[in-house]
Amino acid sequence: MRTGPTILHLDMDAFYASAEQAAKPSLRGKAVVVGGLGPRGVVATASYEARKFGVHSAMPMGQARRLAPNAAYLVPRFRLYREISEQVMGLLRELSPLVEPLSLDEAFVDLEAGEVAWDESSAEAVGARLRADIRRVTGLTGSVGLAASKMLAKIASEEAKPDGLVLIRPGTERALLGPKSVRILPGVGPATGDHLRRAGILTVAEIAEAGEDELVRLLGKSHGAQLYAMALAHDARPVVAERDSKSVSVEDTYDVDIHERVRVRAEVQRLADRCVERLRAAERSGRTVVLKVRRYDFSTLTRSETLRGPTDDPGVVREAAARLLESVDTTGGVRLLGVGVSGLADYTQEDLFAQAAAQAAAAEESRGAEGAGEEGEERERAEVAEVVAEPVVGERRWMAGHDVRHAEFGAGWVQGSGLGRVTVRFETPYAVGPGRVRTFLVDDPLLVPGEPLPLVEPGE
DNA sequence: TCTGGGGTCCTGGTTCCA
DNA sequence: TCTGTGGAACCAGGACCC
Repeated sequence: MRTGPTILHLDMDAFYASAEQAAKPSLRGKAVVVGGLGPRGVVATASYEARKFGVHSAMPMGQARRLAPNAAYLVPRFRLYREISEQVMGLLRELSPLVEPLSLDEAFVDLEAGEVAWDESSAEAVGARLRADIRRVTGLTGSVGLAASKMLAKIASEEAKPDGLVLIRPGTERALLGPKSVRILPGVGPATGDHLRRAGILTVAEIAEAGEDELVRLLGKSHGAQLYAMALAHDARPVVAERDSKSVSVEDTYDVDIHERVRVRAEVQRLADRCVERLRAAERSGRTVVLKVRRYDFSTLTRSETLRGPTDDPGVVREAAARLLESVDTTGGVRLLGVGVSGLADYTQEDLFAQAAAQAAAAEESRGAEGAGEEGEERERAEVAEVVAEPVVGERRWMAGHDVRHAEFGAGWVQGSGLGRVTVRFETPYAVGPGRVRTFLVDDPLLVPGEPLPLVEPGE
C-alpha cells in the first residue's frame, strides 16, 4: 500500500471549448459550446461561461441552444485537440514512465515510479510545476489531483476544477468521502445511483455502514464488492501505461430515421468498410463481428457472430454484418447503425488466408443448400451498389469553427454559413482583440480550408 | 429539434463438451 | 447407455466513462 499522495490525475479544464477560445480571441470570456451541430447532435464540451446557463456535456444541442441562444456553437476539431493532447502527454512522460491516458484531456501519472515525488511536499511541487508547464506550452489550464490512489486522485482533480490543485492527505480520505454523494464514486451512474437511493443509501458513508453483504445483495458480486471497497477508500489499482484496445467500432446516427431496407443494408456495408479501415490502421484483426441497431424508439439491440479465426478482410466483415442484419426487424425505421469487431488479435497474414479459405468453403456449402432466389439477391446487390454510389454533389460545406484561409485577408475561421454565403472572422490565436468579420459566397475561389495554428506562437 | 461516438466491464442465459 | 454436473465459449443487454 502506497503511503504518499504520489498518484497524480490531470484533467484539462473544459478542454475542447478552452482550445477554441485560445484559438479564437473573439470567443474569450464568451459562452462556447462544442459538439455535433446536426439535428441530433449533443454537447461534447461547454465553456465555463456556457455552463452558467445550465449547458453541460451530453445535453442535446437543441436544449443547449434554448438555454444559451447567444453562445458560439462549433463542431469539434479533433486534429487540433490531438496535437495539444500530445504536447500535454509529453510533459507527463517527463515526470514518469507510468502515464495512463484516459482520453485526450485526462491521464493518471505514477510520480513514485518516476522518482520525482515521495511525500506531500514533493508531490505538491511537481503538480504545481506541471500546471505551469502546461500553461506555458499549450496556453491552456489543467487541474491536478494528488492522492495515494487513482480514485482519490480523480476526485481531488474534480475538486480542484477549474484551474487548481488539490492534494488529499493520507489518513483524511474517509472523513472527506463520507458526506459526499454516492455519485462521486467511479462506477456509480444514474442507474446505480437510483438503485442505491431506493435502498436509502445516499452518501458514501452510508455505503460503508450498509456493509459488503448488503452491497453485494443490491448490486451483485463484482460491482457490490468493488463499491464497498471504494467507499472505504480502498483502491489498489495500479497506473498502467500501455493498454491494448479490445474492440474497434464505428457508428452513425442519422439526421432522419432510415426506413428503406435497401438503404439500411447499404449503410451497414459502408460502416463495415470503415470499421475494417480502422482495424487495419491499428494493425489488428478480430474474430467477432458485432452489429448495433438503434431503432426509431431508441431501443438498441446488438447481434454478434464469432468467426473461425481473426480477420481484417473487408469482404468477410461485410458479409458477417449483412448476415447479422437479416435477423433484425427494422420496420419502423432506424436512427443509428454500427459495426464493430472484437476479440482482437495482432494482424498476421496466416489469419487472413485461413479465414478466406474457411469463408470460401462455407459459401460453397450454402450455395449447394439454397440455389433458389438467386435472381432476387442479384437484383438486391445491384440496388445496394446504386445507393452506395450516390454521387456527392452540391456546394462546398463550411463547418462552424473550422479554419480557413483567404488569399487577401489571411487566416480566419468560419463563424457560420447558409443561403449560399459563409461568414468568416479573420483572427489568429496570437491577436489581442477580436478580428474583423467578412461574408463571402460559399464558392468564392479565394477562400480555402485552412490548418489549425498552434495556440502558442512558435518561437516564443 | 431529445438523447453522439468510441470504448470497457459485468451479468445472465444458452449451448456444447468432457 | 443414460444421467448429471460443471466449466468454457458465445451471445445479448445494460451500465458506465470521457
